Amino acid sequence: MAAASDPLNEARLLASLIVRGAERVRQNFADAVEPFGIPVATARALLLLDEPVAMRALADRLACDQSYVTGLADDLEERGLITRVTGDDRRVKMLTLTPAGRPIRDALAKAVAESSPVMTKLSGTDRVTLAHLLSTVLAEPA
Amino acid sequence: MAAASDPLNEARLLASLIVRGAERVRQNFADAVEPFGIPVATARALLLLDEPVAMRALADRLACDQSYVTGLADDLEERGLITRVTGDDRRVKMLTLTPAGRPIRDALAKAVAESSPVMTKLSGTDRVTLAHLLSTVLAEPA
DNA sequence: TATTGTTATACTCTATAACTATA
DNA sequence: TATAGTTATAGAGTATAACAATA
Repeated sequence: MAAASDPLNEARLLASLIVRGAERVRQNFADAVEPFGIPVATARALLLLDEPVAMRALADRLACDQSYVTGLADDLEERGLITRVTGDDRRVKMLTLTPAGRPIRDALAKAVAESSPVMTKLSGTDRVTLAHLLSTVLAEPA
Repeated sequence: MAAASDPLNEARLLASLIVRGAERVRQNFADAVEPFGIPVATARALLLLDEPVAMRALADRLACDQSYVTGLADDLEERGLITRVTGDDRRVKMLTLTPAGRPIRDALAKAVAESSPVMTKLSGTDRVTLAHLLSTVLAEPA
């Protein structure tokens, strides 16, 4: 096929594969979360709360605005999965799993990981190679 | 590191790399398009018009609703890059590059491909390997 | 009746700005 | 003065629904 001989097509093909790969990862996440009855955005936050995290730090990790985290925390709290624990600095609220939230977070993490196409479709060595190649693509401009 | 020994972490790491790779691809696209002064969504449509394409078919290729294509076509037409050419089936409008649009589309395609991190960071053999691995991840459920 | 494209509207997601309370 | 979190609002991006023309 002409793809590899034509740099424009090769670049487009590979870019498309990466973007479609990400869409597949997102779809897998949504499918794995769905049985839990939790919105995807809320679930993404929940997974990051393996240990207590300040709301500001969570915003950084989610790459979103602080104000958006308020809504996510409200949702998690209403579901009884977390509580807001005031920190040593009394401005800070540490989002902390409740006894009810802990097993749900862990089960969710397991469900997402085990159904991941990356795990089901690739061998261990393939996964190492893929991680290496993607890291190279993501390497600083240099 | 513990990553490879812990399946949950390994899955998360790899999923994260794929998603970040896609973000990088999108950012590269945005950066390459920016000097052309064309919105990203419009540019994405423009690149698909190497040959005349019916609006409905373009919606399929962009994975968006038909109604959204109307706005993209309006933008491209106002910029003088395309015209709507009524097809044999007179309901159909083929979006067709104008003489002014052709060199711009081609220059855009070139700019996007040549600046792609996939091309600048990976060797030819690495690109083949990456394409193969991503295709495997994307393979039908099977 | 079904389909193409258009129009007007609604919805989802997320950010911005202004505010309160701590520091 | 600066920062954590909250609240209310606004905006970007896209879909939904109803419609006209054509098949």
